[in-house]
Amino acid sequence: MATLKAVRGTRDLLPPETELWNRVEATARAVFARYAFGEIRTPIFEDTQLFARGVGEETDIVSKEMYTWEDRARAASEKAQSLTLRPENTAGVVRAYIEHKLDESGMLQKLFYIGPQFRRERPQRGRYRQFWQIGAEVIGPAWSGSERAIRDAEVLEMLATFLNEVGVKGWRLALNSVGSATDRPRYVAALREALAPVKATMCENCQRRAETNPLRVLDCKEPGDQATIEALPKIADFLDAESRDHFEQVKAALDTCGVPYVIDPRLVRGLDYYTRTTFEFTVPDGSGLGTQNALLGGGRYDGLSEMLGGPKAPGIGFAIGEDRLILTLQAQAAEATPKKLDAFVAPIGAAQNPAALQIAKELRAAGLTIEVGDGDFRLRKSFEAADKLAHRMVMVGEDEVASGILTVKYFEAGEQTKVPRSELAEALRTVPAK
RNA sequence: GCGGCUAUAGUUCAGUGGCAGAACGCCGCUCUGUGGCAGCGGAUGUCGUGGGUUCGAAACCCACUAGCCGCCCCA
Repeated sequence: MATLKAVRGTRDLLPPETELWNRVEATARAVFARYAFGEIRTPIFEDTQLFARGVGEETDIVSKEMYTWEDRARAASEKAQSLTLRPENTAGVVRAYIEHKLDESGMLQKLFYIGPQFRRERPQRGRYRQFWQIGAEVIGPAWSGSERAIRDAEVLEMLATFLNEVGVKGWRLALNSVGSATDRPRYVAALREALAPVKATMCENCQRRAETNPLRVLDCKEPGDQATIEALPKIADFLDAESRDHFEQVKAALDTCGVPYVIDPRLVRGLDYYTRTTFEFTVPDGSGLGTQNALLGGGRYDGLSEMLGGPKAPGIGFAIGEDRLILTLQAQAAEATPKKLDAFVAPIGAAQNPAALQIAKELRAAGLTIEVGDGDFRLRKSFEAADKLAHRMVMVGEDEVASGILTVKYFEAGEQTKVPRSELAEALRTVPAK
């Protein structure tokens, strides 16, 4: 019989790698908490309409990458419904915001999430069909200050702090403003017009993009097209006074807080709901991501709530590609030394197994990480296993059990001492000098 | 979704048509109250899956599956 395997684009995360995942998530929780964010958990699947309206019917995500199925009615009282595994989490958070009338609190909502997302793309390193995002949203009624530039700057400063604390080296923040909901179409129209006479000279991709999605032309990496692209209209010239002012305030706050950034007038993002500030954090080549070098992205979505039938609720958010962050940390880590246990408890003779288990229980209760051997093992085998797993080994033989004085071997120091059982936990906490 | 490269032991890989290999790791013994070293021995396996060519296929051909690289797009 054919063996079953994890389906394409999905994967198992195993120890010791999961330890890194936990560290990343713990760091995110700790940092976000300092900025007064609370956790939200939304469903893994939602009504398909949520993504069609929120993310945008015309985006690649919605038009060809979603896992959608018809959840048929199973009773007369039940209606058939099109459901979709979430391809991103912002739409779900905004849906929950509307559904639970969080705007009526009058307070700014600061929500973060950690969870899997699903897109049916061709898998590649750093790109999976089930992938994890760590994200956050700041959203609220206008009077809560949700559309103020200080919120944008706070989010960006928090991300810089998070990346530094989690240990990402060499990150780069690219920043742009795509303007208000009316600025953007005006710019796209101007772009189309400017492209019409020159597109014939451009690469095949650009000729197609000039028709389907002119903003994407700005992303082109074809060397021969760069001069043409430089000459195209700039989004900055199409911002209304408020958007321009908003962007200036964001930049000023970042300057004051010492968060480095690069203005990238060509940074356009694929989700339809973005307005004003958009950003992306990337890592340098050689960080383990290849061309998938965008670690996280985000932006402001001042009209999203209304698009979903909710009240006016401006907001800004981001999503970190956790899989990519992990790959980056692994590639950048000089050498990941596997973490060792505090001690290995080695019974000598199977008769000592119960006593060894009891000692392990006491030590674990004292907060130590402990593995227990088996008295059937020859002592040599216990030593080998212990040295591989732990810093120290506690020998539990007949003599030790009788006297209550245990023999402890410290592998790094190569020393061996006798320790009364009552002082054992304390002795294992201290690392002897080499 | 498109183009390309790849798939052999737990891992990294060698093997260009004639007995399935190396290193590391693993297991055993020397050695049942003192490890790391050493010596000796052992197992590594559907050569990704299915078909084809051939006296003979891990190798050549086709299809499929999966991973990777690039594109598209995005985190």
